[in-house]
Amino acid sequence: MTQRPGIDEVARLAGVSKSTVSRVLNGAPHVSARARDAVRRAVIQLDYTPNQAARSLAGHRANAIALVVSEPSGRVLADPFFAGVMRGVHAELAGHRTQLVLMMSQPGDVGSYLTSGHVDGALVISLHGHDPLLSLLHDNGLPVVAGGRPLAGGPVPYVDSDNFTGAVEATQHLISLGCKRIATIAGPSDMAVGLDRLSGWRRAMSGRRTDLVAYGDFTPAGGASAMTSLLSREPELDAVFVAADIMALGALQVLHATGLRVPDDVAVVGFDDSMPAVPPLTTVRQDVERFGRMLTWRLLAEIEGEEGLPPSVLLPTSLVVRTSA
Amino acid sequence: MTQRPGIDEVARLAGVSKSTVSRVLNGAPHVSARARDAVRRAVIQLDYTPNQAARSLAGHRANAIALVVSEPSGRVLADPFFAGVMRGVHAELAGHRTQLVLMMSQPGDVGSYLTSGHVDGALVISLHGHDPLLSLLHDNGLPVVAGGRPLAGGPVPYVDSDNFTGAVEATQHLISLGCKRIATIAGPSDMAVGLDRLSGWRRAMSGRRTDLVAYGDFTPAGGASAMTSLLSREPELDAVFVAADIMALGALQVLHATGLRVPDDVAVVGFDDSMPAVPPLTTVRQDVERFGRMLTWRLLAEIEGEEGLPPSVLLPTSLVVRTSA
DNA sequence: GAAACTTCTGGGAGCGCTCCCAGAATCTGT
DNA sequence: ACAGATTCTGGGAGCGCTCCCAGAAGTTTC
Repeated sequence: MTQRPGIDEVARLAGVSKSTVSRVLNGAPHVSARARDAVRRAVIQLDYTPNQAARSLAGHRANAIALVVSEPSGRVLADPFFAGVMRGVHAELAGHRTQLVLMMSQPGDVGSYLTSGHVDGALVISLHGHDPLLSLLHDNGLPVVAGGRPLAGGPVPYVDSDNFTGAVEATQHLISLGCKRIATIAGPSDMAVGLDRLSGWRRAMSGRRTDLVAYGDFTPAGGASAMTSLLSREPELDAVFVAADIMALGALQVLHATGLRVPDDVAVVGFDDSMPAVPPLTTVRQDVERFGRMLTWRLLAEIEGEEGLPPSVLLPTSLVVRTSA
Repeated sequence: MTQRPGIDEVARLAGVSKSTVSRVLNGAPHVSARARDAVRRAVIQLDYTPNQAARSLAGHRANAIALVVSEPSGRVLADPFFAGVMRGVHAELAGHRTQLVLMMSQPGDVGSYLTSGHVDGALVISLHGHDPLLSLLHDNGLPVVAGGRPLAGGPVPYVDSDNFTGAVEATQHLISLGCKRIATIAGPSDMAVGLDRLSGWRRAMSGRRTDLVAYGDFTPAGGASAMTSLLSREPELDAVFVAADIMALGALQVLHATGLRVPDDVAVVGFDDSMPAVPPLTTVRQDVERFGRMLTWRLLAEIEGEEGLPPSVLLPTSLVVRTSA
């Protein structure tokens, strides 16, 4: 690699001091228009790119945030939800000269890395149960925002979809269709997203039979085995609310293999609007890209030390009616 | 954040010099067992984590590699293929104290960032057409490995699946089933992965009718419209080789909506083994996690300056027969 | 036992920036 | 016109490491 120009070369070419170049680069005030232009020209002429390492070292700022996927299995990576969030994060980061560092956390291993100044803040998603990671980070003063409500509660701000309301609407749709025996395939019970969608179903089902619950793990295979279990318990079920499209795919496979038609024999409603299926799923849409953007915006604001930020944000969902119910 | 200990504190506690601590930290030779143990103890006692920025600055090494997704749309992120690759990358990186920085490239904007020392190497995936990014990076001396054969050729090493052979096998399977009118939904013609799978289909179809080709863009919607187009051109087709499961999903929806049964009326073979579908897809499996690991291993080896590395690697594929064909 | 190695160790000069400080230039108000 | 406020500018001390160099300690050889 050819010798890269440093800030002093830019300064020399522009006829100003290093300090002034630094000010221009960082958009600091108190720079004359003349100096600013000269610096900008010099930067372009030399194709100068500031050295991030030096910047971080001198500026006590990492210019990077971490996206922590708090799940050893890496399951989330395969989830379209995650992909959408990531797209949103990226979109929001554009223009912020902040790098995105991706980390998958094996419990207990990323904490010290994160709290030792390598990143300016962290986005933590897919939190299970009472993972102490959030409080660890928060107690160490690292700005953190959780993607999805942390089950443990605590002072960390979070962004989440309105899972409860979405689930209520989905279930009401099944009821309004005249379905009598409505089951649900719920998400993991150690995640708020799983519990909230289940609560929504329960709420909408009040006064009805609510024992037809099976749990999945947000994978197609999990959805399939939950469906199998439900069918064995109640062969006559005529509807199922599946707490994630990705599980619905597995459920649809089982229904199809069993010879049950969707929606004629069994109506199916999913959640996420993330997967094309046969037949096309009636599902609860959430805008995952917006989710990611909101998450990032919130974290950056926190890092900047802005005041009066909302502690948490709940994003709306909407029912999309297609063929499956 | 409480004041973090520096290397000199470790040195003081261990009763040695900064230099020795540095040697221990970097596994350099010429350190007595006694000194090494003392340093290790001190590190643990102080919960010391080296400052990456200072390391990079002084060591002329970034300790990070970039994963560049060369696609403005962000489409790849939604592809399970990408998720698998990322998991592999991560697995291979474990223990290498190297960070993964994720970048989505708008043509022309990441080159200068990458070549200015912020990362030690780059993994570039989802390259379209004759994107000059690869040669730009390579010419600047940055170690690069491409995920998927670059269409433009060139000296950059790549890792790819054996798309051609996989497509041949998939098509031969359809032929052996007795299908007479075999169509294909191909991937984008500006990507090697699209062309190679199409070539495989053509090869296996030699001596038969090869005009039933429609192109998709590796999205379900693309697969759906390609399927629609094929059906309008040849309503009597009895098989289709779809160059990606994610497109097959769209195709299945169209077939289902048209009232055609799979596999009875139309047999379908996919590629990737990445998606559960109704009916379960017969498809060509590629081990994407291995793909990611190989990619990363190759890049790290390149960065270390190892000799005698294979210029490129082709990973095997295998046909998985399920219900759809 | 001295010479000739080899292994180990500490000192200290940067790496390329940011940011504090003090001084120069320019702008107010009366 | 002149003091006082305000905007601009340059100098230089670090940030926390790595790595080079020279010297101390330990080993081998004849």
